[in-house]
Amino acid sequence: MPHDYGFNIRDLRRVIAVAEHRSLRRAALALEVDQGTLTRSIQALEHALRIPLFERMRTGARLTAAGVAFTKIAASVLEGMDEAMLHLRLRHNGVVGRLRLGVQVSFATGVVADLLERYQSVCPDVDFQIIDGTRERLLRDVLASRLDAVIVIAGEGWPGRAIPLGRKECWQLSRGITPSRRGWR
Amino acid sequence: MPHDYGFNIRDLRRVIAVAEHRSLRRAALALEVDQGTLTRSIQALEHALRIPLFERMRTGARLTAAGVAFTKIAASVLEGMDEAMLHLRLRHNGVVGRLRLGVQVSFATGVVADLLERYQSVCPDVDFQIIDGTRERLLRDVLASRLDAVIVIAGEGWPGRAIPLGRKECWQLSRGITPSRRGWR
DNA sequence: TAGATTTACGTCCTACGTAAGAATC
DNA sequence: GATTCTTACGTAGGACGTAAATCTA
Repeated sequence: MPHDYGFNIRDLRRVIAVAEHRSLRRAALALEVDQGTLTRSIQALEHALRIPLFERMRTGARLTAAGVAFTKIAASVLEGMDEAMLHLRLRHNGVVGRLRLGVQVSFATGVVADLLERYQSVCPDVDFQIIDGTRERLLRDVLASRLDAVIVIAGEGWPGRAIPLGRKECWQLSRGITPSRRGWR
Repeated sequence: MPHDYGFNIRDLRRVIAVAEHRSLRRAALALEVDQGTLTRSIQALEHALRIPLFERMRTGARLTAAGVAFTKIAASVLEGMDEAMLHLRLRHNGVVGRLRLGVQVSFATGVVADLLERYQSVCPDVDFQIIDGTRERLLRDVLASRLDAVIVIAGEGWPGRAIPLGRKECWQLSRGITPSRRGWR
């Protein structure tokens, strides 16, 4: 269990920026930090690693062999992290996954249709399948887990898991009922 | 190209420690930091992510669903980083890889033998193959890249790439001529 | 001199430990 | 009251920007 490496995510991005721009000055410009700050960051990193990463030249800075290796490491770490973080956030917000939604035919126009369209545009990463049908058919399908949720005219039964479709509750639908939440698959 | 996430490597290790110990207190003990420090770290991270990672209980702390996901991310990032960093350092020190070394038979004992044995014990991660043979045979093989280096009696030719075998140069052999350096494969 | 990196220095912000506070059984 | 997490507070060290210094064609 190795301890801390003495550098942080920011340093990784800075190394990559310098490598890409082949210049501390241009990288500093791109990163919107002072050139001296960047110099110190890179120096501190090289010192922490005890490995020189860049060869300083009159025309700029070029990666050493070790620098190339480290840059690859940094890039792969950052790439994995970026993707994972994005996915984490999306999942937490419930905007990725699959949502099979049954809609009673009589709702296929008007407010509900607008809402569904809006949801799709807000959450493009949700595989959003709308199935229309009769009330009974939809209720049967959602019971059998062939649908994740349905929008139907209210009736008897389903006291706890049904939500009345007022304006406020519509919003709750699009934020609370998501493919990744407990009870919905 | 996302910006900084507002946390660093240390934070990842701390989250994992808390998750493993299921307690801020025990994790702080294991990490040898103050409990308050750990609290602040985790809080800051949760705030940066805008996602709660732990559910605080009287008996300790337990991962939330999002916390489980994040912990997996953190573990995989750290694991990849640890391995890569180890490999980077080994490579930079020239102690991993393959070194095919030809040794003239008349050197197969004495100082050279001791040196080779020492090198092997210092760099156990080098796949170190010693091939003995006549001077001409070895020179032919190293020319044809079947060997990475040879130790032979000096003669004509090879002015730039040959190193006299004084005591100092012997050390240069074990530190400078490595499988990963330019010109040697 | 032009174009590049490095260093000096003062400031500010962050992270830390100590220690006290709150919540829950 | 014991155990656990949280918050206040003062300090020390790190990171930053400005600006001057250095180096090389």
